[in-house]
Amino acid sequence: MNKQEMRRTETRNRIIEAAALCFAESGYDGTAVATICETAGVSKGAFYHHFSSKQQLFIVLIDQWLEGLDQHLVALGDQADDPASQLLAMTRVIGQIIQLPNQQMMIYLEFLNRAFHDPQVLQATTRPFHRYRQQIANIFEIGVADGTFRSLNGDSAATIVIALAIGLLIQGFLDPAAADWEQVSQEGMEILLKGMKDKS
Amino acid sequence: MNKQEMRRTETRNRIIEAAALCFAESGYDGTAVATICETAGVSKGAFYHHFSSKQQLFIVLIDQWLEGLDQHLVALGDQADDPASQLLAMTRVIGQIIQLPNQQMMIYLEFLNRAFHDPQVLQATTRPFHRYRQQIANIFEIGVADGTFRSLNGDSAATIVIALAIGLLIQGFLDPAAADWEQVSQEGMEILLKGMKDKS
DNA sequence: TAATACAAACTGACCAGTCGGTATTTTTGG
DNA sequence: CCAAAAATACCGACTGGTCAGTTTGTATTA
Repeated sequence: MNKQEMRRTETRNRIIEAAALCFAESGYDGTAVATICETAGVSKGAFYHHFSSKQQLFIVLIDQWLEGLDQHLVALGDQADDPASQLLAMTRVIGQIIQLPNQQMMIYLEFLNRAFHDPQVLQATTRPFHRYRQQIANIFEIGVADGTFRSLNGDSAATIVIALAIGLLIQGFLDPAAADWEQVSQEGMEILLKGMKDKS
Repeated sequence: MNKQEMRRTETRNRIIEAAALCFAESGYDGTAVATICETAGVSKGAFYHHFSSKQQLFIVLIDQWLEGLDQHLVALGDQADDPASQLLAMTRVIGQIIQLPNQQMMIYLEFLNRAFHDPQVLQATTRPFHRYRQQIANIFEIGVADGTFRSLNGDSAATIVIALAIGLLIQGFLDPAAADWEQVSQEGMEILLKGMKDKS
């Protein structure tokens, strides 16, 4: 990596980091490209040298964020091996995320909202989303096979678990003080698992 | 109601309806006041005669929407009286809402997103939200008292049920064709109820 | 010398909200 | 009952400002 490439990647990263900050704080529409540039300590020329548009930068951000989440989940999956523990471990992460005044999560909500109005963002957001669901569905299918869970459709079960997670995230952001979110998410997951176990 | 009042309310309603349409289609930021006026067949002067700002109109819309939901839920609560049936009835509504290509729901997602960036909208959105949660919490407490459910905290249980609903709504909008949402939401609620019943 | 990385002034489009004016309805006082 | 005054409902051109993206120029590196 020569001098030029080093400078290049450094500037690029500075812009990306600044953008993450700004979008998390003010949302996509509320953030001006000029503001991102100021935050990054860079000119507009630099911005459009590295990214073709505001939207493209946003999508780069989505990809990056989702890749990070991906690695996090894979790491979690490797730690425990019985299905129920895996799911509970994932849930613990959700609870922690809500608790922290985490700018990371704010960004994801921004992704979601943009997705509803912008087909390209929708694609970028949903593609990996399906992968996660598939992953969770697999955990359930293993659980059904080994008798941990009663017979149920893996996809449906995964969808329901994810729904719980998303719903808790959103409520947690609407009102961070309304509950002990780590505990509520743990409790919710336990209830779900109990409801999925064999026989009543 | 004299002539003037009639004209007044008619124009006002035309603006509100047009706004609901525009916001649902293009989002808050994506909708120009001028566009709302054109859609309503009304001038900008009329708009600012009836509403002090774009934001205020938005909040009026929220209030109206939430009042409608309120009545809907109350009506449901009156139909059945055992706790489990009440909750299942509510869930059925969620499933139906996702199914319809419903512009109404799009608006609610817009409310949510704005709430994250605008304190006034946050207030308008969360106040009635707490009421619903309280209502659902009551259902749970009745269920705990009469032995339908095992001992659990009504607030937590309500939060978890709402989380499921919100999460399903969002997934449903991200990908309407990914599942039979009415069935999945029904299934999810049944699993939750099963997990909350007395003993396993 | 050529290409790359960046600076910053600039452009054109858009947009929330204002303002001076008009049309219609209601009120008032003779 | 009716004219004049007052109030209300509405019109649409206009303003001040913002912002995404462009362009022209410069410094550094290959």
